Amino acid sequence: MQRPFVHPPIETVTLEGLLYALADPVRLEIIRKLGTGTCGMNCQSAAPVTMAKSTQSHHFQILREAGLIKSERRGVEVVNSLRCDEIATKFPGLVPAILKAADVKGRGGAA
Amino acid sequence: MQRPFVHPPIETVTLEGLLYALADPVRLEIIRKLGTGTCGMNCQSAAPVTMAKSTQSHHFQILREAGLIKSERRGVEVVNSLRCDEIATKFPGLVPAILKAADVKGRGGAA
DNA sequence: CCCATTGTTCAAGTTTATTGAACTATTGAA
DNA sequence: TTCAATAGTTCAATAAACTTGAACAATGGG
Repeated sequence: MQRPFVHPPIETVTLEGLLYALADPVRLEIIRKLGTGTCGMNCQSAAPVTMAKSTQSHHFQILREAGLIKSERRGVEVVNSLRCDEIATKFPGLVPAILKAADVKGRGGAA
Repeated sequence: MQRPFVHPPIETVTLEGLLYALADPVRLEIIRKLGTGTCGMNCQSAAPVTMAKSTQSHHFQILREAGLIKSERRGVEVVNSLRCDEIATKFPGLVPAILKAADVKGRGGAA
């Protein structure tokens, strides 16, 4: 909040960084929520309630630095959204494939 | 070597586990090598030469436990191969999408 | 059997993640 | 403006995971 959010330009976004950010169950779930329907979510609604605020903040920072999300201060809260279009420019089909797989996982593999 | 290799059945393979295993640059590179052409590679040829043997062994163990690779003792060496078909059964298009993105990355984004 | 080769296991040091407490920023009300 | 509440961030300390060298195990050739 005190320091402005740093969003890496898409050119500097790396696959390793994306996979690293998505490898954590908590962060994958956040991305799932951001990718499903709603375009913008604040940190509290996107992260698990049982988790410490500092940990939430840390995870959003990693997602942001990986280039996965864009964070904007909207009043007292921070609205986060997926940078799907930009990422698709560099890695076409990557995020959709992972979100699709996450959906399979979430449903236990059945239809 | 002493204990037999443990390969999880495909039903117990999770997306989180796959992403976690692929998030490491070293392991992603290993998977790239295994996925590109050659069907079987031993640990030394698939892992970076600059890396300690124990670290290589550790990375292959993680890839194996994630369900990404199959390891077979062939004489004095261990032959590793990608379990692409099985993974495709549970997560269609996942590994190809990541390998494709890894290829883009390796080439710097240009054609 | 003896030795070289290929990996594994173990213990120790280094790095990274998680958390509570304190702090910053914005909003609304008085 | 001042006070209180809300939403996140930053910091310091603890817990977990990564990396590595040394010792060990297993196979194959002489």
